[in-house]
Amino acid sequence: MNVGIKDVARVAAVSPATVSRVLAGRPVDPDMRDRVMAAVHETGYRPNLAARRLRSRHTNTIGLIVADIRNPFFTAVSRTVEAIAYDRGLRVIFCNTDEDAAKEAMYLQLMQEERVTGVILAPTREGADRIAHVESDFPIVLIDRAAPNASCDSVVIDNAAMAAKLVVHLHRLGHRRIAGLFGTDTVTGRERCDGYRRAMEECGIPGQVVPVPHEREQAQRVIAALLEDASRRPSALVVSNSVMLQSVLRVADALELEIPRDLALTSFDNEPWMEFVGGGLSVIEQPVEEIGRTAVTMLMDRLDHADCVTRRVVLAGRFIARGSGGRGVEA
Amino acid sequence: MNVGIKDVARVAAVSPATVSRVLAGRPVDPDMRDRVMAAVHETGYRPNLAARRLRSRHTNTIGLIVADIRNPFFTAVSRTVEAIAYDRGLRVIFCNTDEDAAKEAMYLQLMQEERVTGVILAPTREGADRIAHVESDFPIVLIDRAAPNASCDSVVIDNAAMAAKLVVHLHRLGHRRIAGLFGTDTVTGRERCDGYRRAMEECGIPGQVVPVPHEREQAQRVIAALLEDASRRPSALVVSNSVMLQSVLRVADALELEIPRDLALTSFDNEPWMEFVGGGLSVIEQPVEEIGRTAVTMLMDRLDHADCVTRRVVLAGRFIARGSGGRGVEA
DNA sequence: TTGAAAGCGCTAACAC
DNA sequence: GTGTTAGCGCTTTCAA
Repeated sequence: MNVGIKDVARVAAVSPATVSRVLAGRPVDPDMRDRVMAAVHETGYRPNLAARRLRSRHTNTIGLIVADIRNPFFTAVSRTVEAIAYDRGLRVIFCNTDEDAAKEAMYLQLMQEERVTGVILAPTREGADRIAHVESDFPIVLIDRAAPNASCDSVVIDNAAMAAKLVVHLHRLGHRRIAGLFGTDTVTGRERCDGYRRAMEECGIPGQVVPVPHEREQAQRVIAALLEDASRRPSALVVSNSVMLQSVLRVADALELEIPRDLALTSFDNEPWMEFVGGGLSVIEQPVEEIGRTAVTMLMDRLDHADCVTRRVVLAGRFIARGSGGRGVEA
Repeated sequence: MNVGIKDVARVAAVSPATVSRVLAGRPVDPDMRDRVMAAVHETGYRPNLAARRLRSRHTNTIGLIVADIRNPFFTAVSRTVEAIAYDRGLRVIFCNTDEDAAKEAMYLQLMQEERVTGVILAPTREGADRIAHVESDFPIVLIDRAAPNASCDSVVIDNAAMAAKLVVHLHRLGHRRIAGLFGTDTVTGRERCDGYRRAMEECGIPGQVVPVPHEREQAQRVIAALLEDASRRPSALVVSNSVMLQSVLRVADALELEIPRDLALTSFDNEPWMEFVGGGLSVIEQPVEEIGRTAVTMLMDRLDHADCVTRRVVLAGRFIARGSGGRGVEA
């Protein structure tokens, strides 16, 4: 069978406890330590993490649950979280809910069963609403999506203000028919929508909110309905993320609309390719690395200070103007 | 402390073994089963997976290790693998090596310590070379990148043939100065490079291979060096993946090159935005879902038939012609 | 410091 | 079918 700590102990002529101490880096007589290390190499011993976790009662593992692995925003945040976590000797259990609240609930339960130390979660809308009532054995840090009254720590960007920036930008360029496309199922979508609405009001022009479903084909149908009638077509769009933006582009292409002549596009997220469609798109870049870093830090803090008050960190997005509206960056 | 199986047993007035049997779905007297389920809900019992795995000696867990989480190809494959695995009641441990062979080795060791059932791996070049000599306790299925003589099962696409398709396409459009950009550190890059070379030879034109490093800034420097001198600039490029393509676009933009007039672009991978830059790019679309599905299936097969011969599944990519070269799809 | 012994929570083996 | 018992591999008392 597999080689265990007892086998190592026998080879090194020490007790299992001593082997355990060596492996944990606790103070042990140098000679013994050397003998143990030699025995470890000789036997090819690999610790059994299941046994270690069961006995020691801490897993050194955090859960990371995101809503859409295909959204580059989430993969960028995930990459940062993973890198930092491993630097700190933490394992990460990474899960993708595909905006499905049932899957999210299942994963949250899995985290309980894995006895994770904590969870970083980008919830679905339903999940974000429910999280207030959920009692879990581990702290949760919400990222990207968190109602202002959330009962968990959270790190978000100022979605409303950022959406307003896009509206103002388009308004300055002379656009008066500006539609806003936001996800039906996300807190983020709701917040961006609010910001869009207020900004439109302040500009004194009527808003047109279009709720867009997550599933791509459905999304494209909704967008096609918005754009196909030339007489009622908006002249510009505020789009809630890069995935949705690609659906818009596909529909616009099918309708043979030219960007930005027939339709000006602005979006959240900043992917490299956005520089190269329609002469460059103006966007809100999110500080993905800082979001990931902050989330891990907040989680660790929470583990140290379980009863500290709930914190909400709001980071600023970065407005990047491109294309005919002029290039430039504005904080 | 936490509620365990014994607590449930006491509440239900049965033995711990019976609770275990109910939870595992084994035959139990209906009355008892009901009592147990009631007790489970009453106590809020959640199984401890560490304990279960330790005792039962199977983890029902597979590892999925990819080389670049920011590459949409890998996220698409990962999404499929994860969805299928969960349907089959398997957990997935998802890891990102960032093309770092050391990180890859560390993760492979982690998989040992987690006692996973099997691993699906998109290796770095170094890792792919080394994998032949590695003895692991679990089967490994290589995806995307696998030397033809790999000692593991693998599922790949016919990279050489696909690269050749792109070359032939460009040649037909009249291009004679076609450079090939391929990753320095990947098996895939090497294979695509070979296909490119052979196709260039067959077309009777000299090839120009440009090895591109994974790190983005370095990549852009290499690409800038290739493109900045107008007199020596190729008229068309074969690019190895969508991440690299974005670096190309950025450099081309900085040099104020117009696509495809100053530079024609073709690439592997098919992301929606590729329809909208340079009037539409001709690309090789990879069957991402089928790759993921096949990988899981092969892994399960291997678990059932440990001593079966090594299998290599080669899937076909799909050539998609767009832009001035004419639209269309060809298998 | 080190070793002996107990036991983390669960399932498998065995007897009933 | 059900309960009793042992023990998965490890860490952590506790005593020496």
